Amino acid sequence: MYEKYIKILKDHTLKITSPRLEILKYLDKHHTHPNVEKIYSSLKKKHPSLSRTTVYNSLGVLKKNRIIQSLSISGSELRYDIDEGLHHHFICKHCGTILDISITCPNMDKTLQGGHRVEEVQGYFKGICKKCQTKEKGRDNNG
Amino acid sequence: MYEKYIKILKDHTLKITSPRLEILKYLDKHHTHPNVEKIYSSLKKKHPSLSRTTVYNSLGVLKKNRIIQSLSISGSELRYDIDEGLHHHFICKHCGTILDISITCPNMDKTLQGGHRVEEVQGYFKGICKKCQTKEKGRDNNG
DNA sequence: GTGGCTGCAAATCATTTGCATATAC
DNA sequence: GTATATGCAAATGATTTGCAGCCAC
Repeated sequence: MYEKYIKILKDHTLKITSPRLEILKYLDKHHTHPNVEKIYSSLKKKHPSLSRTTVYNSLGVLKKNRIIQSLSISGSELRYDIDEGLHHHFICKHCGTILDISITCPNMDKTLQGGHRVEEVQGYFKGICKKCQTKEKGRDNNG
Repeated sequence: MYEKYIKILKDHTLKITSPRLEILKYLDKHHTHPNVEKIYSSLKKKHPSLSRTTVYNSLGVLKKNRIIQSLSISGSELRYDIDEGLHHHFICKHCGTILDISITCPNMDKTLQGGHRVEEVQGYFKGICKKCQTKEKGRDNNG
Protein backbone atom coordinates (compact mmCIF):
# COMPACT_ATOMS: atom_id res chain seq x y z
CA MET A 1 0.00 0.00 0.00
CA TYR A 2 2.77 2.40 0.88
CA GLU A 3 5.47 0.65 -1.16
CA LYS A 4 5.20 3.19 -3.94
CA TYR A 5 5.79 6.10 -1.59
CA ILE A 6 8.52 4.31 0.36
CA LYS A 7 10.33 3.75 -2.90
CA ILE A 8 10.05 7.41 -3.85
CA LEU A 9 11.51 8.50 -0.52
CA LYS A 10 14.27 5.88 -0.68
CA ASP A 11 15.18 6.88 -4.22
CA HIS A 12 15.81 10.35 -2.88
CA THR A 13 17.66 9.04 0.22
CA LEU A 14 15.07 10.57 2.49
CA LYS A 15 14.08 9.04 5.80
CA ILE A 16 10.84 7.08 5.74
CA THR A 17 8.49 8.76 8.18
CA SER A 18 4.78 8.51 8.62
CA PRO A 19 3.98 12.17 7.86
CA ARG A 20 5.97 12.05 4.62
CA LEU A 21 4.25 8.88 3.47
CA GLU A 22 0.82 10.20 4.32
CA ILE A 23 1.35 13.54 2.62
CA LEU A 24 2.76 11.85 -0.46
CA LYS A 25 -0.15 9.48 -0.58
CA TYR A 26 -2.61 12.30 -0.09
CA LEU A 27 -1.20 14.33 -2.97
CA ASP A 28 -1.03 11.22 -5.15
CA LYS A 29 -4.69 10.43 -4.51
CA HIS A 30 -6.09 13.94 -4.55
CA HIS A 31 -5.14 15.98 -7.59
CA THR A 32 -7.04 18.95 -6.18
CA HIS A 33 -4.01 21.18 -5.58
CA PRO A 34 -4.78 21.50 -1.87
CA ASN A 35 -3.36 24.15 0.42
CA VAL A 36 -1.55 23.31 3.66
CA GLU A 37 -4.67 23.65 5.78
CA LYS A 38 -6.56 21.17 3.61
CA ILE A 39 -3.76 18.60 3.76
CA TYR A 40 -3.35 19.13 7.49
CA SER A 41 -7.02 18.85 8.41
CA SER A 42 -7.52 15.83 6.15
CA LEU A 43 -4.62 13.87 7.63
CA LYS A 44 -5.26 15.04 11.18
CA LYS A 45 -8.41 12.91 11.29
CA LYS A 46 -6.47 9.66 11.06
CA HIS A 47 -3.29 10.93 12.70
CA PRO A 48 -4.37 13.22 15.54
CA SER A 49 -0.80 13.90 16.68
CA LEU A 50 0.15 15.45 13.33
CA SER A 51 1.18 19.08 13.55
CA ARG A 52 0.94 21.83 11.00
CA THR A 53 4.67 22.43 11.41
CA THR A 54 5.38 18.91 10.26
CA VAL A 55 3.16 19.39 7.23
CA TYR A 56 5.13 22.51 6.35
CA ASN A 57 8.44 20.73 6.99
CA SER A 58 7.52 17.65 5.00
CA LEU A 59 6.16 19.64 2.08
CA GLY A 60 9.39 21.62 2.11
CA VAL A 61 11.53 18.48 1.97
CA LEU A 62 9.42 16.90 -0.77
CA LYS A 63 9.56 20.09 -2.76
CA LYS A 64 13.31 20.48 -2.38
CA ASN A 65 13.64 16.97 -3.80
CA ARG A 66 11.34 17.87 -6.68
CA ILE A 67 8.86 15.16 -5.74
CA ILE A 68 6.13 17.74 -5.44
CA GLN A 69 5.77 21.34 -6.55
CA SER A 70 4.14 24.36 -4.98
CA LEU A 71 1.93 26.78 -6.87
CA SER A 72 1.62 30.46 -5.99
CA ILE A 73 -1.26 30.85 -8.43
CA SER A 74 -3.81 31.79 -5.78
CA GLY A 75 -1.76 34.76 -4.68
CA SER A 76 -2.45 34.27 -0.99
CA GLU A 77 -1.43 30.72 -0.11
CA LEU A 78 0.64 27.97 -1.66
CA ARG A 79 -1.11 25.05 -3.29
CA TYR A 80 0.60 21.67 -3.70
CA ASP A 81 0.78 19.21 -6.53
CA ILE A 82 2.56 15.95 -7.27
CA ASP A 83 5.25 16.88 -9.79
CA GLU A 84 4.43 14.65 -12.73
CA GLY A 85 5.88 16.17 -15.85
CA LEU A 86 5.37 19.67 -17.15
CA HIS A 87 1.83 20.93 -17.17
CA HIS A 88 0.21 24.26 -16.46
CA HIS A 89 -2.65 25.47 -14.30
CA PHE A 90 -5.91 27.35 -14.50
CA ILE A 91 -7.51 28.92 -11.42
CA CYS A 92 -11.10 30.07 -11.25
CA LYS A 93 -11.19 33.48 -9.60
CA HIS A 94 -14.72 32.78 -8.46
CA CYS A 95 -14.59 29.35 -6.80
CA GLY A 96 -10.82 28.94 -6.40
CA THR A 97 -10.68 25.58 -8.16
CA ILE A 98 -7.35 24.83 -9.82
CA LEU A 99 -7.34 22.69 -12.96
CA ASP A 100 -4.46 21.05 -14.79
CA ILE A 101 -3.83 22.42 -18.26
CA SER A 102 -2.18 20.00 -20.62
CA ILE A 103 -1.27 22.32 -23.48
CA THR A 104 2.40 22.69 -24.24
CA CYS A 105 4.19 25.91 -25.02
CA PRO A 106 7.25 25.00 -27.06
CA ASN A 107 9.00 28.29 -26.48
CA MET A 108 8.16 28.27 -22.84
CA ASP A 109 9.07 24.73 -22.03
CA LYS A 110 12.62 24.69 -23.28
CA THR A 111 14.14 28.07 -23.95
CA LEU A 112 16.90 29.39 -21.77
CA GLN A 113 16.72 33.17 -21.72
CA GLY A 114 19.90 35.19 -22.26
CA GLY A 115 22.11 32.87 -20.27
CA HIS A 116 19.76 32.53 -17.31
CA ARG A 117 19.40 28.94 -16.14
CA VAL A 118 15.72 27.99 -16.05
CA GLU A 119 14.90 25.27 -13.53
CA GLU A 120 11.13 25.60 -13.25
CA VAL A 121 8.39 26.77 -15.58
CA GLN A 122 4.87 27.47 -14.45
CA GLY A 123 2.06 28.74 -16.63
CA TYR A 124 -0.82 30.29 -14.72
CA PHE A 125 -4.16 30.95 -16.40
CA LYS A 126 -6.73 32.89 -14.40
CA GLY A 127 -10.38 33.38 -15.19
CA ILE A 128 -13.83 31.96 -14.63
CA CYS A 129 -14.42 28.23 -14.95
CA LYS A 130 -17.27 26.83 -16.99
CA LYS A 131 -19.34 25.95 -13.95
CA CYS A 132 -19.11 29.44 -12.49
CA GLN A 133 -19.95 31.01 -15.86
CA THR A 134 -23.21 29.08 -15.78
CA LYS A 135 -23.94 30.39 -12.29
CA GLU A 136 -23.24 33.95 -13.53
CA LYS A 137 -25.82 33.55 -16.29
CA GLY A 138 -28.35 32.24 -13.82
CA ARG A 139 -27.76 35.27 -11.65
CA ASP A 140 -28.26 37.60 -14.63
CA ASN A 141 -31.57 36.00 -15.47
CA ASN A 142 -32.88 35.96 -11.94
CA GLY A 143 -32.01 39.57 -11.20
CA MET B 1 4.84 65.82 -15.88
CA TYR B 2 1.83 63.96 -14.49
CA GLU B 3 -0.40 64.48 -17.56
CA LYS B 4 0.23 60.94 -18.74
CA TYR B 5 -0.90 59.42 -15.46
CA ILE B 6 -3.83 61.82 -15.07
CA LYS B 7 -5.02 60.73 -18.48
CA ILE B 8 -4.76 57.08 -17.56
CA LEU B 9 -6.82 57.60 -14.42
CA LYS B 10 -9.38 59.74 -16.25
CA ASP B 11 -9.72 57.18 -19.01
CA HIS B 12 -10.74 54.69 -16.35
CA THR B 13 -13.02 57.23 -14.59
CA LEU B 14 -10.93 57.01 -11.45
CA LYS B 15 -10.45 59.94 -9.11
CA ILE B 16 -7.17 61.77 -9.51
CA THR B 17 -5.35 61.51 -6.20
CA SER B 18 -1.75 62.07 -5.28
CA PRO B 19 -1.03 58.49 -4.12
CA ARG B 20 -2.43 57.04 -7.34
CA LEU B 21 -0.40 59.38 -9.50
CA GLU B 22 2.79 58.75 -7.56
CA ILE B 23 2.39 54.98 -7.59
CA LEU B 24 1.61 54.97 -11.29
CA LYS B 25 4.62 57.16 -11.99
CA TYR B 26 6.82 54.97 -9.84
CA LEU B 27 5.84 51.79 -11.65
CA ASP B 28 6.19 53.51 -15.01
CA LYS B 29 9.71 54.67 -14.19
CA HIS B 30 10.93 51.58 -12.35
CA HIS B 31 10.43 48.35 -14.21
CA THR B 32 11.91 46.43 -11.31
CA HIS B 33 8.72 44.63 -10.28
CA PRO B 34 8.83 46.09 -6.76
CA ASN B 35 6.92 44.76 -3.78
CA VAL B 36 4.62 46.92 -1.68
CA GLU B 37 7.30 47.74 0.87
CA LYS B 38 9.65 49.00 -1.83
CA ILE B 39 6.99 51.24 -3.37
CA TYR B 40 5.91 52.47 0.04
CA SER B 41 9.39 53.29 1.35
CA SER B 42 10.40 54.93 -1.92
CA LEU B 43 7.38 57.23 -2.05
CA LYS B 44 7.34 57.87 1.70
CA LYS B 45 10.51 59.95 1.36
CA LYS B 46 8.78 62.63 -0.68
CA HIS B 47 5.32 62.11 0.78
CA PRO B 48 5.77 61.46 4.50
CA SER B 49 2.04 61.25 5.18
CA LEU B 50 1.62 58.29 2.81
CA SER B 51 0.41 55.13 4.50
CA ARG B 52 0.96 51.52 3.61
CA THR B 53 -2.81 51.03 3.59
CA THR B 54 -3.14 53.60 0.84
CA VAL B 55 -0.47 51.89 -1.18
CA TYR B 56 -2.39 48.62 -0.85
CA ASN B 57 -5.68 50.36 -1.69
CA SER B 58 -4.28 52.20 -4.69
CA LEU B 59 -2.53 49.15 -6.08
CA GLY B 60 -5.80 47.28 -5.69
CA VAL B 61 -7.73 49.89 -7.64
CA LEU B 62 -5.12 50.12 -10.38
CA LYS B 63 -5.06 46.38 -10.66
CA LYS B 64 -8.84 46.05 -10.79
CA ASN B 65 -8.76 48.48 -13.71
CA ARG B 66 -6.04 46.44 -15.39
CA ILE B 67 -3.65 49.37 -15.40
CA ILE B 68 -1.12 47.33 -13.49
CA GLN B 69 -0.74 43.65 -12.72
CA SER B 70 0.45 41.77 -9.67
CA LEU B 71 2.85 38.84 -9.81
CA SER B 72 2.83 36.01 -7.29
CA ILE B 73 6.06 34.65 -8.74
CA SER B 74 8.10 35.12 -5.56
CA GLY B 75 5.73 32.94 -3.57
CA SER B 76 5.79 35.11 -0.48
CA GLU B 77 4.80 38.63 -1.52
CA LEU B 78 3.17 40.24 -4.51
CA ARG B 79 5.30 42.16 -6.97
CA TYR B 80 3.84 44.88 -9.18
CA ASP B 81 4.27 45.73 -12.83
CA ILE B 82 2.79 48.22 -15.29
CA ASP B 83 0.53 46.11 -17.49
CA GLU B 84 1.95 46.75 -20.95
CA GLY B 85 0.95 43.89 -23.18
CA LEU B 86 1.50 40.22 -22.59
CA HIS B 87 4.93 39.22 -21.45
CA HIS B 88 6.25 36.68 -19.02
CA HIS B 89 8.67 36.72 -16.09
CA PHE B 90 11.83 35.09 -14.86
CA ILE B 91 12.82 35.19 -11.18
CA CYS B 92 16.27 34.38 -9.90
CA LYS B 93 15.94 32.13 -6.87
CA HIS B 94 19.25 33.42 -5.61
CA CYS B 95 19.00 37.21 -5.78
CA GLY B 96 15.25 37.61 -6.26
CA THR B 97 15.55 39.78 -9.35
CA ILE B 98 12.58 39.55 -11.71
CA LEU B 99 13.19 39.99 -15.43
CA ASP B 100 10.72 40.47 -18.26
CA ILE B 101 10.64 37.62 -20.76
CA SER B 102 9.52 38.60 -24.21
CA ILE B 103 8.98 35.19 -25.76
CA THR B 104 5.48 34.38 -26.86
CA CYS B 105 3.69 31.11 -26.31
CA PRO B 106 1.01 30.87 -28.99
CA ASN B 107 -0.91 28.13 -27.24
CA MET B 108 -0.66 29.88 -23.95
CA ASP B 109 -1.60 33.35 -25.05
CA LYS B 110 -4.91 32.63 -26.68
CA THR B 111 -6.37 29.24 -25.94
CA LEU B 112 -9.55 28.92 -23.94
CA GLN B 113 -9.52 25.61 -22.12
CA GLY B 114 -12.62 23.44 -22.20
CA GLY B 115 -15.05 26.32 -21.93
CA HIS B 116 -13.23 28.11 -19.12
CA ARG B 117 -12.93 31.85 -19.72
CA VAL B 118 -9.28 32.90 -19.47
CA GLU B 119 -8.78 36.50 -18.40
CA GLU B 120 -5.12 36.53 -17.41
CA VAL B 121 -2.09 34.53 -18.44
CA GLN B 122 1.18 34.59 -16.55
CA GLY B 123 4.25 32.56 -17.38
CA TYR B 124 6.72 32.19 -14.54
CA PHE B 125 10.26 30.95 -15.14
CA LYS B 126 12.36 30.25 -12.07
CA GLY B 127 16.07 29.58 -11.92
CA ILE B 128 19.44 31.25 -11.52
CA CYS B 129 20.24 34.42 -13.43
CA LYS B 130 23.46 34.81 -15.37
CA LYS B 131 25.03 37.09 -12.80
CA CYS B 132 24.38 34.67 -9.96
CA GLN B 133 25.70 31.74 -12.01
CA THR B 134 29.00 33.61 -12.30
CA LYS B 135 29.07 34.08 -8.53
CA GLU B 136 28.44 30.34 -8.09
CA LYS B 137 31.46 29.51 -10.25
CA GLY B 138 33.61 31.92 -8.28
CA ARG B 139 32.52 30.20 -5.09
CA ASP B 140 33.40 26.78 -6.52
CA ASN B 141 36.89 27.90 -7.42
CA ASN B 142 37.61 29.60 -4.13
CA GLY B 143 36.50 26.72 -1.92
C1' DG C 1 23.67 6.15 19.81
C1' DT C 2 22.72 10.19 17.22
C1' DG C 3 21.38 13.33 13.70
C1' DG C 4 17.43 14.37 11.72
C1' DC C 5 12.27 14.66 12.41
C1' DT C 6 8.14 15.82 14.94
C1' DG C 7 5.14 18.88 17.35
C1' DC C 8 4.09 22.65 20.37
C1' DA C 9 3.99 27.59 21.28
C1' DA C 10 5.47 31.92 20.10
C1' DA C 11 7.10 35.03 16.53
C1' DT C 12 7.10 37.06 12.00
C1' DC C 13 5.54 39.10 7.86
C1' DA C 14 2.35 40.37 4.18
C1' DT C 15 -2.05 41.83 3.83
C1' DT C 16 -6.81 43.22 5.44
C1' DT C 17 -10.20 45.54 8.25
C1' DG C 18 -12.57 49.16 11.09
C1' DC C 19 -13.08 53.60 11.53
C1' DA C 20 -12.34 58.73 11.84
C1' DT C 21 -10.79 62.46 9.01
C1' DA C 22 -9.86 64.62 4.65
C1' DT C 23 -10.61 65.63 -0.20
C1' DA C 24 -11.99 65.14 -5.37
C1' DC C 25 -15.66 66.27 -8.02
C1' DG D 1 -22.35 68.55 -0.17
C1' DT D 2 -21.37 63.84 -0.59
C1' DA D 3 -19.38 59.73 -1.92
C1' DT D 4 -14.97 58.14 -2.01
C1' DA D 5 -10.04 58.08 -0.61
C1' DT D 6 -6.60 58.45 2.94
C1' DG D 7 -4.18 56.98 7.03
C1' DC D 8 -3.83 55.10 11.57
C1' DA D 9 -4.06 51.15 14.64
C1' DA D 10 -5.52 46.71 15.38
C1' DA D 11 -6.64 42.16 13.43
C1' DT D 12 -5.92 38.26 10.46
C1' DG D 13 -3.82 34.47 8.24
C1' DA D 14 -0.03 32.00 6.12
C1' DT D 15 4.35 30.67 7.19
C1' DT D 16 8.66 30.45 10.08
C1' DT D 17 11.36 29.84 14.17
C1' DG D 18 13.05 28.05 18.72
C1' DC D 19 13.30 24.35 21.22
C1' DA D 20 12.43 19.78 23.75
C1' DG D 21 11.54 15.09 23.09
C1' DC D 22 11.32 11.19 19.77
C1' DC D 23 12.52 7.90 16.19
C1' DA D 24 14.65 6.02 11.73
C1' DC D 25 18.73 4.15 10.52
